[in-house]
Amino acid sequence: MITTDKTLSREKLEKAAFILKTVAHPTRLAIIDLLGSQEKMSVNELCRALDCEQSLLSHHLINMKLKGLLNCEQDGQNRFYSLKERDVLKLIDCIENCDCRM
Amino acid sequence: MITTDKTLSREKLEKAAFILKTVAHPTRLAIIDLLGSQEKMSVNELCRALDCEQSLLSHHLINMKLKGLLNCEQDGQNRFYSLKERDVLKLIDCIENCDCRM
DNA sequence: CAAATATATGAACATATTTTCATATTAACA
DNA sequence: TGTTAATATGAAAATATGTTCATATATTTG
Repeated sequence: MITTDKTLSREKLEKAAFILKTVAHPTRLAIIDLLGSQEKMSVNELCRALDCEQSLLSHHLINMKLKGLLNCEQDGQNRFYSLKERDVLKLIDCIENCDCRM
Repeated sequence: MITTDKTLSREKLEKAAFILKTVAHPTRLAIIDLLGSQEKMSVNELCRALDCEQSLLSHHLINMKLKGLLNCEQDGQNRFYSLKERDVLKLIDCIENCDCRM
């Protein structure tokens, strides 16, 4: 589809919203934040760090992986999740510096 | 609250998620995108540009205003909405350039 | 192999968000 | 003042998301 002006196509907007939606959750943001400074972490490590119930965390992780945000690599009984694109970290900076009120 | 490491506080994460959630919708993203290149637009103009039902758009706009994303200024029977913080535009760039799949 | 540990799965439930529709409000103008 | 145009409001309905819980699967280790 060809956009005739400088405005984004509906398709792009939908894709962007889709990704943003995946990121827009405190726990998921925390996961991204942690993996920004830790390279890779097992579910258990994340569990402790985030004080989040195992199954719930698992749901989040799988969801994020599905949406292309995370990578997962198995090592024995552990699974290590990592950021697939460190670019998402910029989103956090972006928000941090943008002072919309609450 | 003092964060002892380089990780974001739960509070900050919650605030960030809150803002991201507001942005994470195709129509709302489109509004931001439009207002990025147009300074201010009336509800009607937005309606046409987005091909969005008046009342639905109104709900979105008021929501975005409430969350501190938009400004609104009245002129006669029109209300002109504008970005309160052009910084949110960076979010869109951010996403545009981050190629998570899907 | 049995037990323990790590993680995933799926269904049920709870909650939140989005959309629609009918109607209210406000301003302009004949 | 009555009518029209622009926008807002609120409740109901539709849909999506998040959470919990019980259980499954897979891996390691004794």
